[in-house]
Order: sequence, then C-alpha cells, then structure tokens
Amino acid sequence: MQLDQLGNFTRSHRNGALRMDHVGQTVCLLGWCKRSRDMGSLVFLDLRDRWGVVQIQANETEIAPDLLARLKSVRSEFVLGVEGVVVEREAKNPNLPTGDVEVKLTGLKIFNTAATPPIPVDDMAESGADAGEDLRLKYRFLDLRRPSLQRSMMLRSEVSYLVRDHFRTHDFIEIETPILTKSTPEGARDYLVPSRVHPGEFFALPQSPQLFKQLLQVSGFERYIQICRCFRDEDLRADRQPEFTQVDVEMSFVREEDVQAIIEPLMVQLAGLVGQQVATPFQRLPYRDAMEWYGSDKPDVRCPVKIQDLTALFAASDFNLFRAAAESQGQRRVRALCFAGEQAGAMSRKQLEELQEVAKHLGAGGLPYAKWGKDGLSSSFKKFITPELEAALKAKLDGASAGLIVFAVGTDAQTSKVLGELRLRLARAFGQLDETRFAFLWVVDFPLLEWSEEHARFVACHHPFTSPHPEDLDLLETNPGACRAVAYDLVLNGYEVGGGSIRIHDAETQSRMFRTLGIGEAEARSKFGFLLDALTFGAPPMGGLALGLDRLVMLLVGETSIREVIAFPKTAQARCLMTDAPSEVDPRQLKELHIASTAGAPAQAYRAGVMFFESVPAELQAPFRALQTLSHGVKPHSTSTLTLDGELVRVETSNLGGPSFEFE
RNA sequence: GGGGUUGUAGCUCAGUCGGUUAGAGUGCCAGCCUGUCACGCUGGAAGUCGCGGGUUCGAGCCCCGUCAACCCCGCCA
Repeated sequence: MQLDQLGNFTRSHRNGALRMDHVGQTVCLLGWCKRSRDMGSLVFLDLRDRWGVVQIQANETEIAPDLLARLKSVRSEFVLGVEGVVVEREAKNPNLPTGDVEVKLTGLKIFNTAATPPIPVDDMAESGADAGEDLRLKYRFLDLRRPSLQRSMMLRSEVSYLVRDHFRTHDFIEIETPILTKSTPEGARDYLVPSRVHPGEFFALPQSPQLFKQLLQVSGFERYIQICRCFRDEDLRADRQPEFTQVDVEMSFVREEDVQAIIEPLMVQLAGLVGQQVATPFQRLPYRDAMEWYGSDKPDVRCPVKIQDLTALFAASDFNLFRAAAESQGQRRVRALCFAGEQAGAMSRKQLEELQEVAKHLGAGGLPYAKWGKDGLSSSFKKFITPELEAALKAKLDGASAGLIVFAVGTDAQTSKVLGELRLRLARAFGQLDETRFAFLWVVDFPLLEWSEEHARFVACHHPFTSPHPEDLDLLETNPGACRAVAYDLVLNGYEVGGGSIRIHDAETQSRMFRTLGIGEAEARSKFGFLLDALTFGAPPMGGLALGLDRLVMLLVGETSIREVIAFPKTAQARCLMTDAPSEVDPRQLKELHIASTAGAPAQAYRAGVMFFESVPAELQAPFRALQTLSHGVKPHSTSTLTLDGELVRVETSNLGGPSFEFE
C-alpha cells in the first residue's frame, strides 16, 4: 500500500475534545484506527488518540469513490490523518464523550499500516478476557495502547508531578545521586557493574540512595527529595520488581513526627486523585501491637477483627495441645481469630479443609476451629469442649449466635504468620473487609535489631544507620534484641508503601551500632569510612523516609501487581520478555571488562554401575532414578545426558560387573 | 532454594473413561448490508495440543523429564 507522508498535515483538535460546539468546523485529526464498521455504502471508523475516540463517517452519496475505497482499505491499528467536518450525529452514543458528534470525512491520509495485533488492543470491557501476561509483556508496546494502561501511566505521571509540587512548596530540593556506586555488605543482593578501567573491581547499582541523602544533610541542604530508581537482585513477587522507583526524602533537625507530618498531606492529595477521602493524622500503631492484633507489620486495618489471646481459657482443659501452651509460661500461646456472623458460621467442611491447607503451608500443624452454625457447635476438638468452655468461647463472638473461631498454637512468630494470613482471607470471604476505602497508618517503634540464625549475629531490621530509641540506647550492649528503633513504616491497605527512620548522626553511636552488628573497626572503615568521617564534621540530627512509588500507584489504580503500573516490567524470573534481557554478551566485551563467566561450564562426568536394592534409602533415590532412566535403551557402555539432583549432567555408564558405583 | 497453578487455532478457552476427521467464541480473509458504535448476515482459511522421552494396538488426556508464565514460602538492611 502506498503510504502518505506527514508533510504539513497538522492536528487541529484532539479526538476526545470534539463536542456539539465544534459542529460545522473543518478539523484535522490524527490517531489510530480503533475499529471500522463497513455497512456497504455507509462506513464508520473509530479514531483513537491519547485523549479519546471520535467517530469518522463516510457516505457513498457524498464522497468520491476513490476516497471511499481508500477508507474501506483501512484496518485496525492503521495510523491515519483525517480531514473532515464535524456534524451532529443522527444516532447519538451516550457511552462516548464525543458521542453527540461525528466527523464527515473529506480527506484521508494513511501514514502507516499495521499487522493484525497478536493481543487485543482494546480493553475487553465485558468479557474480561485479556491476553496472557507473557504475551502482553512480549508485545508491551501494543499492550500500552490499551486505554486502561494508558490511564495507569497517566495517573503515575500525575503522581510524580504532584509529589514534586508538594515537596517544592515545602522548600525541598531535588538532588540526583549516583547510579554507579559502592556495593553495600548489608541487606539485599546488589546488581554489580564491572569496571573496565579498574580490573577486578565493581560498582553496584543502588539499593537506595540512603547514605548519599544522609551526606547531603551533612552538607547542609536540610530538605532533600529525589524520585529515583533503586535496584535489588532478590526474588520477585507481584509487588516486587528488581528495579523500582522510590520517592526518597531526607530532612535535617526533625523528629519522627515532623517527617510524618510532611508525608500525610501528600497522601491525602494522592488519594484525592482517585476520589478517596482520608483523614489526618493517620493512626500510629506500635509494631508490638500490630503483631499482636494483626499478625503483621503491615496490617490491613479495613477489617476490624483482631487476633485474640485465648491461652488462659485452656489452662484447665483436657485438650493437651492447648493446655501445654498454657503451661509454657508464654513461650507458646493459643491465639485465635473470632469472626461473628452467619456467613462465618456457615463455613463448609470443604472450605475449612482448604483453609487448613493454607495454614499448613504457612507452617501450622493443622487448623483447630470451633464453629456455631445452624446445627449448633461443631469443632475439630469438640470432645474437649465443656459447656463452660463453649460459653467462654462463644462470648468472643460479641453476642452473635453464629460465627467461627480459628486457632493457632505456637510461638508468637508462628501464630502471627498463620493468623495474619487467615485474617485477611476470612475477612474477604465474609465481606468483613471494606475494600472501597483507603486505610493509611504508621507502624512505629520497630525493633532495631533481630537475631539472624543464618549469620549467627544480630542484623539491622531497617538498616544500620537507624537511630536506637533514646530510652533503649543502653540495651545495645546488654539486650540488643529488646532495643527499639526510631523507625516507622507507612502502610496502606495491607501494603508497606513507605519506610523511614531517624538516623544516627553522631560517630560514637554509629560505632556502637556497628559493634553490636559484629562489624569490626577495620571493616566499618573500609565499607563506611566516608560516612563515619562525615559524622565527625558536624552532622545535624536527621531523618526521612522513602515511598515505594510503584506500590503506591498500584494501590491508587486498584491493581494487585506493580507490573500494571510499570511501563516495561520484568517477569518473576527477572527477565524482560520484550527485549529478552538479560542476554549473553560478546566474549570481547567480557575480556575488555576482565570478566569470565562460569555459567555453562562443562558438565561433570559420572561413572555408574548397576545397583540392586530391596528398598532404596532416601539419600540414594535420586541417583537410583537416574540409573533407572539409563537402563531404558541405553547400552552397557554409553554416554547420556540426564538430570541428576536438578542439574543437567552428562553420565557415562559402563558395566562395572557388580553392585558398585561412584558418585560425587 | 522450595511448594502450587497454568500451557490446545492469532487471542480467550472447552475437550467426558485413553478410542472415528481436536471444537466454541473472538480475531483474520472474502461477499452482502444507509445509522453502526462489542454492527449484523453468509461463507472461508486457520492446529508442532509448550518441548523431549516413555507406557499402550492407540496419548491432547496416563508416566518421567524439561522449558516458560503466574502465585506463595524462604529471601527482600
């Protein structure tokens, strides 16, 4: 097809803007063909641009035959320039903002054709049948044409502008910090960048500009903000990508409340973008209470039901499992969720079994429950429920005649994990989670440190520059696990959307902190020498926080995956399906960077004989299965490739003449 | 690192107990249609049942392996 040049064709109006006021005007429009409807001698075409859709119309009796033919040759997603006259429609469409008018075609330019899209470019309003996400990501440039994603990206842009406006009016300045920086030993895995000019040395991409923003306070900027990209080489989730955007904030001469007071009105404005009213000040919830009541450090408080401690009710029970907890002096507790209502009481055996599977998956042994429904009490431990106990339990249902109590027994960490998850699931199932509103809160007084079994030492909960709570300072040496931090998370609807702290601003406390973390003098010098130096040159009291922009926008648009608000996201395996990154590079590039890859190294060779076992011990099952595989159609002396213990290996088999074998 | 779900036409999916030529909707192509707007009507093309093995007279369906996407646990200062 002969394509037209853009030439001096100039847009006079945006497609979504045309109204009755424009009737009679000659307009020049640009855009993509959303869909055409050919009725023979009457043709309609929907022209889409970023601002909307307008109907183009051509009638056989009013138009040159070659122009009509040209219009009929247009297919979906062709790129067009349309000249025409705005007229009032004969049949109006109330579902379209431009539905009162249409444009009578007088000239048509076809700037480009388009192959049939491999994914629907329209939002399937009623069927809801989107293309699979892998296809959407492969053809992301088409996916992003869909109105819903266009709206999400536009809202994201609005959020960014609003954030910058907000901080600008509060005298913050935006400062860019390095993308190529120093690898930090604590925390998440770094993405590394080899240095060509320094053989064997590496930059790291920032997990966050944490130290730079603190140094900017030492420099005296007092109020810093940056919307910046951060990188973490950890496994992904629906709300976690390897690169993500953070609204990074740091202030001098502030207390915790000062930081929060800057953030809250911003959140009010952002929620307002999607018509949500939220009141300030936000609720403050100590970490300890969050874990006790909600089993989570990022509770969704839109459900009022809290976890309750029912240990005492079982002190004299015959139910050994629960009584043992009551006798453990707080080591183990019986905690429970009490959902009142007919829906809760009508939970079927099958549903409870599904719930039990969830609980087991989270580490519970089972899911004890007691339920009051149409048939009265039913319970997994009914024979231990005396009338007195039943009365005591039922009293937890706030006087309702029907309801469900699910129990978890164990350490606080165990029971919190199980009940925290079940609380959300049950609340949704019973309609006791109001998903129409936004619930912000601050979780405060986080612990400073937690014991790491893996590292056999204390590690920082937030980061090693977080200020210990002034009242707990001396616990650093005596009982580090009990020391609170001046750290706070901003939580929205069960998601952590921000986190921050007051920082350590004196070298002495910072050194004590490093000592507690088991970071020696020399190591601290080599890794954080620049910070320790800076703290000796007049560092002001400081604090700040960082907001997860992707998560925030995700919640604003009502999505459950941050991929829906990132233009070009990566898959759960941290791959870009569109560009196919990451990919192999030319060996010359590696050589220049002084890098050698150990991936794809030659497979190890194994020698295997034939073994016979009456019963196969567990530790031999994998090699035994390998031998079984080999025994099918493999000659006594042969080489074959198979999977052994999850690794692809080349296996040489030879008949060794006896029950002997060698495996490494 | 571990667990789970999914993979069939361009797209979204169905496919019974393992049994004849693998279906539907949509999209695409062609024809008809003067008020459509998820246009309608008629016809047509369209398949490596993710990939590789195995069992079987016979596999989309059963078994083993593998790849990919998604969800979760670990991990994410």
